[in-house]
Order: sequence, then C-alpha cells, then structure tokens
Amino acid sequence: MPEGPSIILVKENTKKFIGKKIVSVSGDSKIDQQRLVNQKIIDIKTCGKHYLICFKGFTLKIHFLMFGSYLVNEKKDRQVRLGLIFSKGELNFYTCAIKYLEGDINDHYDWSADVMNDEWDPKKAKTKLKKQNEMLVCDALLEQDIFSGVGNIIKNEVLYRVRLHPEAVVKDIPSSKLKTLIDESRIYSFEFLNWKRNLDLKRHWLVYTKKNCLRCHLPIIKKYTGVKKRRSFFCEKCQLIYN
DNA sequence: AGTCATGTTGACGA
DNA sequence: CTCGTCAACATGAC
Repeated sequence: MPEGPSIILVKENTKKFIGKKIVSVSGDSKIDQQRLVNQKIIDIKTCGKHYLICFKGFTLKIHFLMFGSYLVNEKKDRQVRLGLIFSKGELNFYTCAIKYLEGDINDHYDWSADVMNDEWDPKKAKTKLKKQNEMLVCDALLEQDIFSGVGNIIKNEVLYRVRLHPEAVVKDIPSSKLKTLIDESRIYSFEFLNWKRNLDLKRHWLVYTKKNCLRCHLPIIKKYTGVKKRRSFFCEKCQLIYN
C-alpha cells in the first residue's frame, strides 16, 4: 500500500467521489470530524505517499504508513479510522494517519518533488541530491523531500537496475550516474504502478527479497543499511560502490 | 505461531 | 536547543 504508485491507485479508485457531498462521518480519528459534514469534495490529489482530499479552503491529508488500507463501498471487520459517507456510497480508511491542511494545497506541497507527478523535475532532484555529500544513496532515495513517493521496494529495485551499491556515498557517485539514478526512479515507479494495477507486482521484482542475482547468480546480500536502517537487497559484484 | 515489514512521528536523553 | 536513537503505532503475509 504505502509507496507512491500505490497511492496513485487509491486516487484512481476513489475519483468517483469528486464533486460529491459528505452526508455523515464515522471513525476513531481524532480530527474534527464534524467539519467534514456537508462538505463537497473539490478534488483528490496525491503527492508522494500523501493522499489528499481537497475541500473549499482546506484539505484532508491521509498517510497510509506501513499498514494503512481503504475500502470503497465496503467495510472491514475492524475499527474504521475515518469513514466518509455520501448519499450514494462510502469511503472507509483504516490504520492511517489523518490531518487537516489549511488553505491552498499548493502552499503545502512542491509537486516537482513527486516522482509520479507531471511536474516532476529531475534537475531539481539532482541539485538537492548533490547537497547530500556524505549521505548513502540508500538513504538519499528514501528522502521524501527529494524523491517523494519512493519507498523501500522502489529503492532496492532502482539501485539494482542502475547497478549502484546501496551504501555508495552520494559525493563519490559520478554525476552521470546520479542522472541515471534519478531518471530510473521515475521510470521504475511507473512500471511499479502498472504491475501493481495488474496485481502482478511481486513477479517483477528483480532483487527485492531475492536469493540470487539474476545477472551473475551470486547470492543477494540482505543488509539493513544507512542511518534509516531499512533493508537492502543487493549484489556485491554487480552493484558498484565507487570508493 | 512467531516473525517481520512497502513508514513516519514524537519522546527522550546526551 | 540540537542531534541521535528508538519506541510506538498496528495489520497481514509467510
């Protein structure tokens, strides 16, 4: 659920509620739920891993974290975090973090940092990335201010594709390689989106959770890398570290 | 059955 | 005050 492409799918599956008015609200979310009653959804947007329901003058920000989920016109046998009920249909969110954002949504987000957005700007990403001298590339890819929407699966798959070691230090990576990395982060995210849409994502993993390298057949290393200590799967022979 | 993970925030102590 | 570390949250795949 949580990476950028998955959030695009949430948007696709809930777009039908744009223009609809909320009749009532339920759930254990601590936000002011009454505020939503009689509000009409103006738009539904995403930025990175954030799912955004826009109203006149404010926005509801939903983050699915690790275990978040949602259902359209269905309920789970679980406590609803926030349920939006319309005259026809309902939208239920579970185990997610919800907050209000006030005013113009454009004042809250830099769309050009979102790898899934039409406004994605790889040059800006490169400028930001180059400032992260000592950072390991495995941490850099997870920086939401640079690569909004990239998560741990995308991180691993992109690094394998561009043959870059997760523990490569950003300042040691040639500029041309950084460009390839940035470009591939967007390209792979869209492939992820299509595979996920077809419920066929796992079959296309090249390195994530794999035992052996598809290229050289050596064992894939599993290691918790970087200050973020997220698991990395990589081939020591095929992925360069530049040190 | 127990372990672990597609993520982030906030508390706490140095 | 800032920085680093880690607990907390909470579901489901294997």
